[in-house]
Amino acid sequence: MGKAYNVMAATCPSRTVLHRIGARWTVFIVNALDDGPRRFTELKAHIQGITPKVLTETLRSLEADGLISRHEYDESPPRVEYALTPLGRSLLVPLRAVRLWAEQHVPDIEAARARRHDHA
Amino acid sequence: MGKAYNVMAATCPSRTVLHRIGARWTVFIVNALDDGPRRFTELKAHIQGITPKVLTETLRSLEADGLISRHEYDESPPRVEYALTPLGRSLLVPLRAVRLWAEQHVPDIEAARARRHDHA
DNA sequence: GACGAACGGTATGGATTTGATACCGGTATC
DNA sequence: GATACCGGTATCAAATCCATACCGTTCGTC
Repeated sequence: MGKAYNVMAATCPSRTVLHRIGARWTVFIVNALDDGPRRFTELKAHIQGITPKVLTETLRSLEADGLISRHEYDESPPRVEYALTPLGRSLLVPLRAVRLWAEQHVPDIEAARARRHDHA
Repeated sequence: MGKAYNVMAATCPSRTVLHRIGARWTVFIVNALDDGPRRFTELKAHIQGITPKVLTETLRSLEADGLISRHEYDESPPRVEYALTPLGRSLLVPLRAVRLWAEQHVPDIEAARARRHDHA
């Protein structure tokens, strides 16, 4: 059971999978669901700066790929909750690491950018 | 030394860092440099489907952020090599995990998409 | 029962990114 | 001199993203 898929190949299905993961807001949404299910408005408030349109689109995509589930409670008023599926939770592991890396290496990157400015 | 940065905050510098990492081709390029330095044309051939324009742009961005280094050898004919910096190599760890996740979970995601088609 | 607010989104239209394709100057090689 | 390779640019079309406004339903308040 070797490497059946290779993201570097243009026609490999893993390529589309990786491009989906790499979509602008996927990392944010998956991380935002780390603590449990959230409602649409909660997500919008938590992930500052995301527009409702993009949030809807990204959620639909992630749902189509089986990474999150959308549960519409038949209450009054109706309530919609988004949660990670087991598959989504498995993706959370590497994506959480990416988020942590970003949060931890801000000074390094800002230093690199500053260095660049000096040369220019 | 708690969490000084939070990617969910719109104005947090880590936000721009994460968006840079999440750019369409960053994961591919960083992973492509896993085995050592590569030349421009090698990268273009290895990462199938990337256009030279986008490759140039992404390389410049990654260089500005201190993730890769560009070394121009003063030979004849001149040769240009791109390599991961120590910082870039530290990013490679989570990004390699993301790539592997994508390659390993293709069947799961294709199954989810197929299920979606049945319902539609 | 009119008024306003919250929820879960859509609609529209413009700005930004991405992509496809062609091209270019310099250096070998034939 | 003709051709090909390297490391890119230039140009323009297409896809994506973002800002802003709006909508129908439900609820609480008066």
